[in-house]
Amino acid sequence: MAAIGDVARLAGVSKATASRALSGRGSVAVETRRRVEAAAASIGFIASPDAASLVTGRTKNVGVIIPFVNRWFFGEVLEGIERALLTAGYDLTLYNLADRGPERERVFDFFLARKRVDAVIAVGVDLVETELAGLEGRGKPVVSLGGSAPRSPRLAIDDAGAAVLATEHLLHLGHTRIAHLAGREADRSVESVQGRRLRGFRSAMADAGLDPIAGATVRETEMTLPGGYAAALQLLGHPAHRPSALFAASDEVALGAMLAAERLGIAVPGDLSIVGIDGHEYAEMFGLTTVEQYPGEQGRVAVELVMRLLGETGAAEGALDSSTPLPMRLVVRSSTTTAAR
Amino acid sequence: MAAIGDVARLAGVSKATASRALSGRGSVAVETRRRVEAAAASIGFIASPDAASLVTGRTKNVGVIIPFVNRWFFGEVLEGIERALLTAGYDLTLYNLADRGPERERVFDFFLARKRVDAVIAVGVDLVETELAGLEGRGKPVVSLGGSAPRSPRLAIDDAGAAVLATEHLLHLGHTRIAHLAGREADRSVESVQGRRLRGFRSAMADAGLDPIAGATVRETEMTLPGGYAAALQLLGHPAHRPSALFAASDEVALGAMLAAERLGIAVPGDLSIVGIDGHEYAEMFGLTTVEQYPGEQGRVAVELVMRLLGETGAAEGALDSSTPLPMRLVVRSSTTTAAR
DNA sequence: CTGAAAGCGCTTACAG
DNA sequence: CTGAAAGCGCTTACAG
Repeated sequence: MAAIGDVARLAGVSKATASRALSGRGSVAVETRRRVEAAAASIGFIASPDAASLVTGRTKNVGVIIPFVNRWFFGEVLEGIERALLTAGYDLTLYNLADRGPERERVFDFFLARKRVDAVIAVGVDLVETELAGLEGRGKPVVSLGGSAPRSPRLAIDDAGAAVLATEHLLHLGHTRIAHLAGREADRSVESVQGRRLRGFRSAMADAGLDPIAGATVRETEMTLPGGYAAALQLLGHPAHRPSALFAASDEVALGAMLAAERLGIAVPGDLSIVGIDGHEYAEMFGLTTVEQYPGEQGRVAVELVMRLLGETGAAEGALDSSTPLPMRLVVRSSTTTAAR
Repeated sequence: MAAIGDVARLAGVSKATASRALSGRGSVAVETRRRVEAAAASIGFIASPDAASLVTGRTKNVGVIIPFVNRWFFGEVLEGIERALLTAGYDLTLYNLADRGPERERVFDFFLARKRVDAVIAVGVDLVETELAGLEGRGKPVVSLGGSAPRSPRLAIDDAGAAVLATEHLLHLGHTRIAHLAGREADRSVESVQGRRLRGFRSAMADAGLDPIAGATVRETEMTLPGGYAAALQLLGHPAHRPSALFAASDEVALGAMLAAERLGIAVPGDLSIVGIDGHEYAEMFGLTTVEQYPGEQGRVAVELVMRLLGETGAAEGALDSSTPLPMRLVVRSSTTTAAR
């Protein structure tokens, strides 16, 4: 295995100089640098990251905690993070962690708290104080995307605002009987994504002078297509109380609801308007009106923020402000129309 | 930062003994071990993996190369791998790599070839000789799942067999005009998953005495739901040549085809039977007949194989044979029925 | 600009 | 069973 000593010998310099020449830190004569680089290339030298980490304390590795890989939003975020990290010369260590539990504890105590990652990006998970403390105690920056973590920068769209936007779209179309398919625990966990969206829905309804309890039905469901399908089947099954419009907490839920409507012979948008949130890759195909967000780009932004927290040179010094909500946009398609008179 | 020297001092032994007591390698008096463990626990000592790697050459880290994260099969495999690796005490470094190109080269040369991973699991990618050589040259085992790599163990279902199974299901139902929605390049890359499935389709048709050219249409498409939708729209659009049954190379393609049929007013299964491959999480909801496979479990098996190649004790010594195809199973639902007379 | 030396935090022969 | 010492492969003050 080629070591830096070999490079040094070949170039006729000391290991110290070879190291400086290769890393770019410290000053080296132009001619010397050239010789060292040539020597390194000739034997295919690649510095051992372990040895380097041992002395610098930096691993060039970022841990990503994510509850799902196979849901559209999360998959896109993960791909975005991966791409950006690779570009920055960092590795990505994946921790696919959902619920609290012994496994999650083990990851925090054993994997994350060791010196193997320089920073952590937590996607869609709510970190608790003790989890964060272990990381911070070792000087590892934590960036939260979509989830929450005390004291850490939080990157997210304005979820309540997105819900308001979606709901107002329906209101402007003249709908008054509007139902909301919310995520699980939306009512209980106020700070969660699903909680924020529920809150936005309620406030938009209230602002329109519509009673959010009597006039609107809220039903919680797994935020997946089958979840939306099942929930919508229940919700729409009873013709008497059927809403004229449906705001789904995510596009996957909305798509499931579209399929349920179809199964029940309810025309979309003729008999029922449906709007979601996400900008899912299937949304266009299904003609789903939605509030788009850009998870791949969000992943990239999270990496950019991490690089800045790590003091990486080359990290944009721009106005990346984690308190500014991420971009979103209402895209109107054929799943929503005016309320029947 | 607690170091092993602190543990040793606290326990009143040498660093060597502390190391032996903690790692379980070499013999240590029971009483000594207890003291060392207590000391370690009391200051929350966790050995630096960098320092350990530097001397042992082992990183306890496995690299996973995967072309997509957001397609059902790949996402499931990734989750399965992650879970198994975590259980084995290994980290997972993710490389989301699709096409050949400068980025892929960089990953192989720069990331993978360094000493940061002990082994590589390649999911659904075809590794070429030079890529493999770099890894093997450094003694890193490579396990291939779904894709291919010269000389490496290959884990996969019998893709041609799965296609035969699906096609014969349609044949037994009396269908003769059967079309196949194949993956891209299926005709060209014979060893690829889509190539094998196309081959299986053709051989089943030939065995049934059906001309695979005249009687059956093969159309290549992106293996996604929108891909299947668009391809099926084209295929089914022309009433004159409409097949009575469709074998889709994946469930996502099959689901797209179901939606296209519906859009065209073609009843499934009344006017058109559809069968896929995968066992996608939406298959049940859509009543899709499919040849199920079990990607999460496949990921676990890949990890098991890697552990064995790494000589991990505790790795099952069972009859894990990479030449035996992985399990699959035809699941008949409501998307297929007998051919109209 | 360059080199000799120390040191990052472990593990592993080698003695005893 | 235990300890002293060497060494894994780098980087970084410290001198010059």
